[in-house]
Amino acid sequence: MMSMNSKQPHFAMHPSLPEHKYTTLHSSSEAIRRACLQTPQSNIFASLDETLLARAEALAAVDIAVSQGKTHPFKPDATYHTMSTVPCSSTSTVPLAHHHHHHHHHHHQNLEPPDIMDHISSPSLSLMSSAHDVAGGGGGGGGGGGGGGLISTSSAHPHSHMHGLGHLSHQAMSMNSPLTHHGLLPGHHGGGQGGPGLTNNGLPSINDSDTDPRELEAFAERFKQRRIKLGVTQADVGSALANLKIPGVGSLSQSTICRFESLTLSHNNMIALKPILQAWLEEAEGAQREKMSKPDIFNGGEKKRKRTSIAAPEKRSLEAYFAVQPRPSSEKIAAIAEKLDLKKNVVRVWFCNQRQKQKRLKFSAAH
DNA sequence: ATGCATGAGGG
DNA sequence: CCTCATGCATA
Repeated sequence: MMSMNSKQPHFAMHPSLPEHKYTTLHSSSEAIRRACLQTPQSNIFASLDETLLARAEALAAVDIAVSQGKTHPFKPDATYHTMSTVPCSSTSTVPLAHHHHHHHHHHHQNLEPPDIMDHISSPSLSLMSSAHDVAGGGGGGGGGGGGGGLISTSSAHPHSHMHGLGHLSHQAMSMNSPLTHHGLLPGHHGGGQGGPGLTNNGLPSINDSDTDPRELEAFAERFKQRRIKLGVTQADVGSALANLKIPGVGSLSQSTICRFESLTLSHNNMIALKPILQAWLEEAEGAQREKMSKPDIFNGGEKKRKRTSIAAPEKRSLEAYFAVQPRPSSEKIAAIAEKLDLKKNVVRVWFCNQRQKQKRLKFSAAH
């Protein structure tokens, strides 16, 4: 519905800042947030996007040359997308029946001023702060390592996602739900939270303490520690979640567990997953005390999806473009794609993923 | 631990 | 198309 975010000082010429959601708190962190952001804008003269594209690439090239003196003869486009054309089994018509009143409140998506890129000239590129993605939070190499190595995955289906809780989170997402208001509550929290956040009714009570970034962080760390203590890998946890038989909750991947532990998920996602993982933890510890029950891990694996790999030079250019325009229009995406000799979809997805990443980093930076 | 990808839900 | 939550494949 309506967002309560009133903060967020944006500059006049800012294209579009998808500010919403976490309006939780902090008014003092604005400065920090701003500082962590790249600084697009500035000059608004110049000419065409061609200029921008060229400059961004030139800059990237120079950057590479200076740092490594390494230049590429041709395009190292190491993409082997074998799946895009042949999605294999199309039987995956996931007949999902989502039931969630999802109320989005976001405003603009394709706010594409005639040409923002076009108006930007060299200077703006100079101050391009190229965001480095050093998300790698999880120091938990230990547990993670194990998990990553042997993925005793239980999800077998090729294409059909078994979005267990997939959309439960969607609900909690969109921000201001009457129940899920910001954390930073008085009372108790932090290191030792008491209950699993369950009321006497057994209903997950999403209260203040559950949304507190610091509480989440603390929980994530405790979770990892205890998980390792149990000798369970991230992948194991993921598949074990299905055994909890929690309505709407199925299994999760090693990736997600890893991201939870390393806090590399969106705030709302963390909040949604916490109660579930907490429930698993308690059950697992209880079960270990007595007997190790039945490990059900069967699998039937097929489907080999190939991952496109964007080479460093191209990635640098993309970052350069992103710095000036995080949300390029379809046309610009096409132009960029052609310039870099990448598929348009690859470029589009890259920007989407980049936005998600930026958002996370921005949030964590503010807390 | 992470990069690129899919898909639901919403416009 | 976008945003988000997630996942497969990989470095």
